[in-house]
Amino acid sequence: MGIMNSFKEDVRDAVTDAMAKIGATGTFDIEIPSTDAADLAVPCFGIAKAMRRPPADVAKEIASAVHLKGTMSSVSALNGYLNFIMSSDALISGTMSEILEKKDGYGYLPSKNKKINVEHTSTNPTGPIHVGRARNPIIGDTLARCLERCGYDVTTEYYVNDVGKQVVILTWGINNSPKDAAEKEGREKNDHSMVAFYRLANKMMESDPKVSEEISSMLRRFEDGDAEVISSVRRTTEMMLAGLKETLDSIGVELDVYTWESRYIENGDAKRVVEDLKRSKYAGKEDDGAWYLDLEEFGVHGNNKKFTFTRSDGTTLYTTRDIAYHIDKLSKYDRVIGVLGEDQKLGSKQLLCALQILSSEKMPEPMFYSFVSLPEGKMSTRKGVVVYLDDLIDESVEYAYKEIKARREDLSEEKMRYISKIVGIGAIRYNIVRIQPEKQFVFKWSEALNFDGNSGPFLQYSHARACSILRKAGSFRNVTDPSKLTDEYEIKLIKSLSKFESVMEAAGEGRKIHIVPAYGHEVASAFNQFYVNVPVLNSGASRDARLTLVECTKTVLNNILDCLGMGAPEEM
RNA sequence: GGGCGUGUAGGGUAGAGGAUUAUCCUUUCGGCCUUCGAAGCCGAUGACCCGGGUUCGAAUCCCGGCACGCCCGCCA
Repeated sequence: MGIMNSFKEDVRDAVTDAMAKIGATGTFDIEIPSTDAADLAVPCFGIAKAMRRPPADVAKEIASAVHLKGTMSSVSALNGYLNFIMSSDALISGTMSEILEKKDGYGYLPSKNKKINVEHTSTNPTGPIHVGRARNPIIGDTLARCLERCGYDVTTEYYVNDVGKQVVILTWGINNSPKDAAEKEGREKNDHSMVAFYRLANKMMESDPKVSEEISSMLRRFEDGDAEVISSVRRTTEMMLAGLKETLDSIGVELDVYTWESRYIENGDAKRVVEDLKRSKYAGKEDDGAWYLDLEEFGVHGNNKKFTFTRSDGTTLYTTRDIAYHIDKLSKYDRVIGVLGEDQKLGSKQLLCALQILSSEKMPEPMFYSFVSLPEGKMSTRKGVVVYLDDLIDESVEYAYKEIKARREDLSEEKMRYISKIVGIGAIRYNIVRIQPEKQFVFKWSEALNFDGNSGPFLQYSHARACSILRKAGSFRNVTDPSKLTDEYEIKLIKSLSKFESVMEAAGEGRKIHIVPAYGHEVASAFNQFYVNVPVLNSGASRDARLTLVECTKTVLNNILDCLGMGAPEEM
């Protein structure tokens, strides 16, 4: 257990004992206060209410009854709060020895022996990933990394929509348009070169009824299980996916499992879902044969309450297959999380209702994000109002290269290219996770390429500075003696380092991953302040202890960057 | 029309009942490279959408507005 958790437990025990001693009733929370007056605080307002006495008096009385123990150094009552200060021995020695001992593993919670599935990205394989949806892989991957540190056995998954009109149109376009008919996109990658055929096919379908009929017939053959059409569609989807994977790979996102939607048609799961749903009391049938669920009782009203799950000809719909997909996932994992665009909210609600009707004992946990838009409005590939993720990556890496080249003449070209990739991609990932997923996000180049202040490169820079000191120091003894680390900047830094575990827990369990970059900024900022105010290499008797603190900071920054899927270069 | 979400300094953002002072970044203005990397540090200016209510106490909860985003297909 982390030192902060030990401290928290000591506080909980001490307050519980003190309350028993004075006959106080009620419950209390322990919080990290916003002021510097304490390391942990217990607001006494709830207790005061239960006892019908003024909070300030209650706090004073409890404070005087508290028996200090273990990690605690002092307690005081102020404005109705109990303020606990951690003993410097526990804080300094405890935190630093834990970091030195666990290294990369610092901040990992014990294994929960639970399997959790995080589905993310799952974009339609009909074109390149654009910035509008770029939050999905970055949020999903970061959440997965946080959950791993929370002790879960995490599997990430991409649900490939290889069924339906979109992929059939794409396939028709690839197979039927002359190779040079489509306008060049300027990029050789599959997803970019193929999207031109997708656009072309869409255009031809609109203007030429013959094309439209051909595509419709292809779609019918696909749904009838025509092996040739199915394998043709599968081929195009796979080619497209290869391009998407390349993009994901370049931002450090790798998924464990790719599940194909067509699988649930082939194995009959979707049909079974239809049969089960038909038997439910919520099921109804239209005159022409289409089936639906009436979700009025589930709090879904108006036009939305009718949830259609078969076509009039009895074939399944995307949503039907989605139910089968989720039943399958829920059978394999203890928890199932899906990172979804906000346009999926209603669909997700309907999915949950359907699962409830089928008496599923577990439920998927959706996590929604708002789309990224451009200053000129919503992104649209068709209108050309779009920024592709691949282009953003190139720009950001190129910008990082210029920045490095401007300040480091000593590095080789190869090394500069290597570092600029890490820095450029780090800037993108950081810039996206730093904002609460449900907030609207307007993409601006000036913010995406901001390498100062609250940015990814800021953390990487601090890490590189720490590495630089350690490089110059050579070998030294690890010292965690509190009497050697008494400067206010040292204490502030150590306090920040000690919070890592609780931040991981809040980020993973509470699914609030945006607190991770904020925490990283706090640590980096505390380190930079320490750096300019406290000499390390020429500090005589404090040298070893300070170097040890630098080493601990480097480890924590490295772990935070890892959680964010960002690289931690030793120099930049 | 209905549903869900979001409104915090010039721009962005944290806080989701409590501590005479609402976090952090950016912009603007001013300072710091003659010791470990200035992608840094220090200082100044500047904000809780509007109106009611609940509470000892509201940026936070409730009601009513307003603005923005997304959805309301036998599409995926």
